[in-house]
Amino acid sequence: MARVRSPEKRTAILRAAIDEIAAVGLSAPTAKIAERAGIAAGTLFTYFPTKDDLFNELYLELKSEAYVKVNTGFPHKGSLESRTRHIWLSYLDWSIASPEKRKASMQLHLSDLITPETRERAGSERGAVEATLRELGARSSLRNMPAGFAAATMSAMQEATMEFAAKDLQHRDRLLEEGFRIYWRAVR
Amino acid sequence: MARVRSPEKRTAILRAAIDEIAAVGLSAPTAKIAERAGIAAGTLFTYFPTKDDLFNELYLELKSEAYVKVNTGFPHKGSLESRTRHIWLSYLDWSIASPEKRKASMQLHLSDLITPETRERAGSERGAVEATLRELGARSSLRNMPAGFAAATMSAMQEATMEFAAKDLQHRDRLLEEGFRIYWRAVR
Amino acid sequence: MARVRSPEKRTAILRAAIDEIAAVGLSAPTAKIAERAGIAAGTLFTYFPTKDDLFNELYLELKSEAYVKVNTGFPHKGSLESRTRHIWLSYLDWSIASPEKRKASMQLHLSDLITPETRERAGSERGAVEATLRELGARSSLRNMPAGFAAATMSAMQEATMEFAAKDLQHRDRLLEEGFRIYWRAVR
Amino acid sequence: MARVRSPEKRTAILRAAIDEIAAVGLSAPTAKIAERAGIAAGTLFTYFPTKDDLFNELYLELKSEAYVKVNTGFPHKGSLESRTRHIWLSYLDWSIASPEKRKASMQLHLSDLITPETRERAGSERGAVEATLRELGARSSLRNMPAGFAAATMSAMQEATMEFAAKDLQHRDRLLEEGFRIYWRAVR
DNA sequence: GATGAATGAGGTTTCATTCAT
DNA sequence: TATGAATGAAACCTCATTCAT
Repeated sequence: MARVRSPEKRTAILRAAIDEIAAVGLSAPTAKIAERAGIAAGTLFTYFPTKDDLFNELYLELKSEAYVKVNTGFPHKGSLESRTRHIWLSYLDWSIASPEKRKASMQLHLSDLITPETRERAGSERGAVEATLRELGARSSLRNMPAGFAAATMSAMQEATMEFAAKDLQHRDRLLEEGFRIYWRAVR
Repeated sequence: MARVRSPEKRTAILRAAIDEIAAVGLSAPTAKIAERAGIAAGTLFTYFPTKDDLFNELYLELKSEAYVKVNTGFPHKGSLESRTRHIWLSYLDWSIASPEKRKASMQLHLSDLITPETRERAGSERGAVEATLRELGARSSLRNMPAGFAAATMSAMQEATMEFAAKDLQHRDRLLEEGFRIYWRAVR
Repeated sequence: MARVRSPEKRTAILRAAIDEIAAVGLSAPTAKIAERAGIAAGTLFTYFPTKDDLFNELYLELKSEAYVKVNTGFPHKGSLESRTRHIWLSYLDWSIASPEKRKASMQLHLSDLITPETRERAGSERGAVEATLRELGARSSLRNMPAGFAAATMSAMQEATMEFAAKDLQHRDRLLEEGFRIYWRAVR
Repeated sequence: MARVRSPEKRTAILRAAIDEIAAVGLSAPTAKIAERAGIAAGTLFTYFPTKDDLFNELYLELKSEAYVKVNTGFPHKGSLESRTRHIWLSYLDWSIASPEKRKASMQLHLSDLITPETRERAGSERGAVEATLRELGARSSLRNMPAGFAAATMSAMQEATMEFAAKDLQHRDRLLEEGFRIYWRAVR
């Protein structure tokens, strides 16, 4: 048997890509990413055939990780409010704890390196979140808004909240709670 | 007497930069921008010493233009709600009408080509908006949130609203109004 | 006015390409070609957008030059034999005098970098040669062979003759004459 | 007892190299050759220490195979003409039947990967052909030409003939016969 | 011996910027 | 000032070869 492709190396590349993207944006050179991952420049391409592939896979991983966090401990039997609060808090927990991941994720999200297929696949893992946000959109004050508006609004408000919570970690928890209160007032 | 730098050319470059950025992102080559502006590649650099300078100036212009729109017809004597509504609607009007400008502006906003100085200068033109949003932050449900939260929240919700309004121009006006209603319920 | 694209530089690049191809084959790096031409690596691409374009243009130039030589002093009124001899000798003169050009030309000819369009365009300049070889194919012992056989045969025999003449320049003229005699006996 | 290098694998590599060279030229990657041969990339190098070695050996094999074909059924007692005809026909049979081998062989022949040693060794297997062509060169119209001219001329004329026969397999036999007639008129 | 991951030099091309005209 | 050719530093990716398994 030959040397076997190591998941550690794959992970190291993804991790390095996150950090480089957070630091210098999507123009991060593959050579720098490889260097940060502790491998040779060429090796990167045995794990990801092109830079675009790397970035698309990274996007999937980041989205997937976020959804995993949100789905963990999800109160499936809870009220609409408590389920919505869970989404709000667990996602913000994750994104405040991993600012580089968040930055990278957002940059990727906005770029058009990320293909429609990747976006679709990323969305397909939403699980419980999907159902809750759909329910939220159907009832409540958003009744007359297009599908997806609840999700977009939450995302937008989370973005705003996060900005401030990340800057003032001491009051993190209070800001998150207040943020949710405001959001809930808007949509309930 | 030496020939003088023509404001038309400067404007043409900025306009071309907007379109190129909207089309291909910040990696838009200066040569393409120059071409679209109808000038030679080298000429661009007599108007802007570097690409970064061009992009920083462009960011300022875009922000400035948006603020001008918002300040136009501003109901200085109106109620807090009517002033807030004016900001909401006038900004969304502008950004839906100029999708390329909006795209370019957002890309620049997220990039770290834009220096802190530029960001500061861009903020300094907020005029009446500033006062209104500060008032909104001080009263109302945002009382306990940090300064700037009102502005950030509005911006976030506008982003979400815009996305949907731009996709469905027929119901544009209703979506903007509903969007404001939701926002107002959150913050009033 | 800006600096103007210099035909000298273009020629220098083509010349350098010939020499590099003769020396190391079609894998000759563009950087080496540029260096030999006395220009910066990037400059090559203002004269030829891609390496393939450079090689296609080079092929055309080489073919064209050869045909020019053959057409010069062509005895339009001469007998079939004297016209055929002119083609034979003038082409061999050129190719023995420019062994690098010949080598480069042959390598390009065999590669599939050269597009069918280029090949067609290269052929279209054959002028008087075309007519003479067609006449030769129609009369004579080649009557029953496919169109183009006369040209192919001459080319093949020239190749063989050249090899020896180039190795023994002292007897160059006699070899060329003898070579023609042999060819003529075959086809007349 | 150690595993032994398998002749099958060696043959498979050579076969794969032929096909790849015919398809994409001498720049054919060793990895592709290995893949086509059904072995791992690294294994190729236990059979041939370098790519150049592989190509040199391949050249020898191809030349050797051609000579074997020509030597098979060789009319040692026949007239000079019938022996020459045998060489002409049997070589053309082989090369028309194996166009990939022919292509590969020609590409290798022209490249300077093939060392003078290899070329010499390839020539040394000519056996009966050698003698016949030498005799042909000594007598006949080629008397005054350098040694090797008969062989070179035949080779050149075969190349030309082959081109046409390969394109028109229906008239293959007639073309080969006619081709020989023309060649014979030249040299007899 | 066989495997295929790892290596890193080297290839083509792009592009911000300079500078001769 | 305007032009666009010239520059050369990267950028991404390929590939012959090595070597751990």
